[in-house]
Amino acid sequence: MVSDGIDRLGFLIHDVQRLMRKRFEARASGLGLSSAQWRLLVRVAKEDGVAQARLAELLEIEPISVSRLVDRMEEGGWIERRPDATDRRVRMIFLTPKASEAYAVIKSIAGEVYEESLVGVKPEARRVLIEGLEAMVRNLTDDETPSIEKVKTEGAAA
Amino acid sequence: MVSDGIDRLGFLIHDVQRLMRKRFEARASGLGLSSAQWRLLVRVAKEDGVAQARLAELLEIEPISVSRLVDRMEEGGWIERRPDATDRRVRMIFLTPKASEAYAVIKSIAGEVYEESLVGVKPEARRVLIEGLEAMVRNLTDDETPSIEKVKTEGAAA
DNA sequence: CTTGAATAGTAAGCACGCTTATTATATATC
DNA sequence: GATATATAATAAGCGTGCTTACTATTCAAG
Repeated sequence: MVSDGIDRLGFLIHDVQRLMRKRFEARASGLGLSSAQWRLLVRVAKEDGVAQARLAELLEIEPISVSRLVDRMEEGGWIERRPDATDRRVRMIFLTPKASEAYAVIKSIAGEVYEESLVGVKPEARRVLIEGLEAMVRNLTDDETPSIEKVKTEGAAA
Repeated sequence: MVSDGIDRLGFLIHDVQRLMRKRFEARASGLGLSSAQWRLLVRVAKEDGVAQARLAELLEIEPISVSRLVDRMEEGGWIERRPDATDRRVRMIFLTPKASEAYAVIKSIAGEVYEESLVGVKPEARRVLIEGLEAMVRNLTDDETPSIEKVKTEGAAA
């Protein structure tokens, strides 16, 4: 049996994510950026000219999701696709000046939301919280699904 | 300048949520249930015959989201909509026998995923983690609007 | 050069959240 | 009874994730 509120872990994570995203989008809506777009923008800011496939890795989402996200961001004038000189399959992604300007604003909004979400949580508890979340990411990333995976895949198709 | 990895809080929460959901759905796909459907199912299990509007409150999502979720779950044979005798606007939601049977399985899958995600996190740290997440939900739920938000960030002495 | 596998990107279509607007019913007020 | 407001549910349409399937290109073998 689990102790405390661990049986609500999924609900908690889900709620926190949804609420943070909601609040972020409310603040950033003036700029016309969603949180998914902001995440991509930050990555491109740190690695200008990155390929979409690389972005998919960095963001840990599927290439097709990057593709459609980039579509909308290109329409919004946030990024540019340029061909790669050496590999014609590749589209290099660059920030527009508009996006570079927005970057600082976006970062400060994120900082605000993070800080607001942690009001009343002491520094020591924050550290434990962050470390716990990092551990969860590691645990959930490593071994996809030990042995149960196979079992479930068989019965998946009906 | 924030300390530690707090500037990555959003990324962390986002990643944990996505990975937990992914793993859960991998396990539960044999049953044909998504995590959103499971959440609704759990609520209905605890309050059979609940109205959709009440479900929206409990799940903290919009009524329209419940409506479409219930659509798919009704098609899947998980729940039933029945009219309310006293208020013809209301659709009462009931679990089918199929859903009742799946409930125990679903709960144990959730327990597995939670436990796997917390491997290596000590009981004390788990407690702090849960409490931190609960605090975040409270902080992010309280005051919705950015304009009111200023009071908190710029000083409550207004 | 041709064939075949791997990789980059996209298209189509689904789930689940949202906002905005509409319909049906209930309730309050005149 | 008639009218106005509130509530329950839905419809339409969008953003972001997914899976599956496709095209274009690269690279490895023959």
